[in-house]
Amino acid sequence: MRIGYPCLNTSVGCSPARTFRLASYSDVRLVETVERNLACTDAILHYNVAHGLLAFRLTSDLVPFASHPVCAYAWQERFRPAFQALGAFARQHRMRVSMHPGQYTLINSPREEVFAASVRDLVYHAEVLDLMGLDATARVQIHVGGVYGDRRRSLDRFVARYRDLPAAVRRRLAIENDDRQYGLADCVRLHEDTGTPVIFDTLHHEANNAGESVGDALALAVRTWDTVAGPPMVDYASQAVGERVGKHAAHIDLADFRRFLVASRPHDPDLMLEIKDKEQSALLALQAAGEDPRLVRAVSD
DNA sequence: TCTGGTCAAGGTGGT
DNA sequence: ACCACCTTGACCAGA
Repeated sequence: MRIGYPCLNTSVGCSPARTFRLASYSDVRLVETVERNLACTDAILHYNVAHGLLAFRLTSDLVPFASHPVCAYAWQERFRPAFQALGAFARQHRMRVSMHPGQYTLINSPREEVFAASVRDLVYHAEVLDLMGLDATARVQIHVGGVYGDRRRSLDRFVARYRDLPAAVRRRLAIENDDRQYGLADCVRLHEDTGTPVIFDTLHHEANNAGESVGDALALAVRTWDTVAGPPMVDYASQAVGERVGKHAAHIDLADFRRFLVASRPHDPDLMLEIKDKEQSALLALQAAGEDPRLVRAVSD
């Protein structure tokens, strides 16, 4: 078990997700921004190792507009050494690295142009992890997508589209249950048709489930992972008290987290804490996990 | 230097 | 047909 958090860190004093407006795109602006983003990512990875946080989701904004037609710059070549160094550091410290394209990346859209843009975006995400020299345990997670008025056909379209994805993307894809349309059971069914592993999101499952307990749901998701894809991944979040169902809590609810740790036995997933205050809650979670024998320990230099 | 309106992108659901 | 919302940090024009 590793514990980590997504994308941003509130302590290091920099953002790895600096961007700019499409209207102000230039190659110079791109290079400046990526340089700063990668330097900040380096600072965050060092922070994580120093604090025993060994799971981290890289922000999709590392290379702004990387998959947009406006970007013709060979950022892969320009930043290859920097990506390689980041990846070497992550490997050295046994970090679990992942990425998560946003809500506009939809491989099951019936619209060809949406699918094409989604493929470009997925290729970008896979390229980042490839440049870092990470194996197939570094995953790119997406949701199943839209319903388009016909769940059955949209699930079938997901499978057909999956088969059209470049191998470099298929190798890293993972699907996550969402809070409205496609729950864990749908994801597991898609796993059977595609082989892509399923990331279990605890908060989405609370909002959208087929009656499975957390333990049962986790057992189903765990079976979709193998030694190539790596240990199962779980997105853990707690419900914001008194808010709309599905809204993330601003701080970790330690009592709820401890219940999850118990319910998750005997499985041994890597946990991504999707909580507003980022590494602060992840550190509390690590502390709460205490002497749990499942924890992966940091390797010193 | 501060701030609030705005930002690449798609889909859903209410009107 | 149209529009607010999702979810969010960061940009940036204007004060």
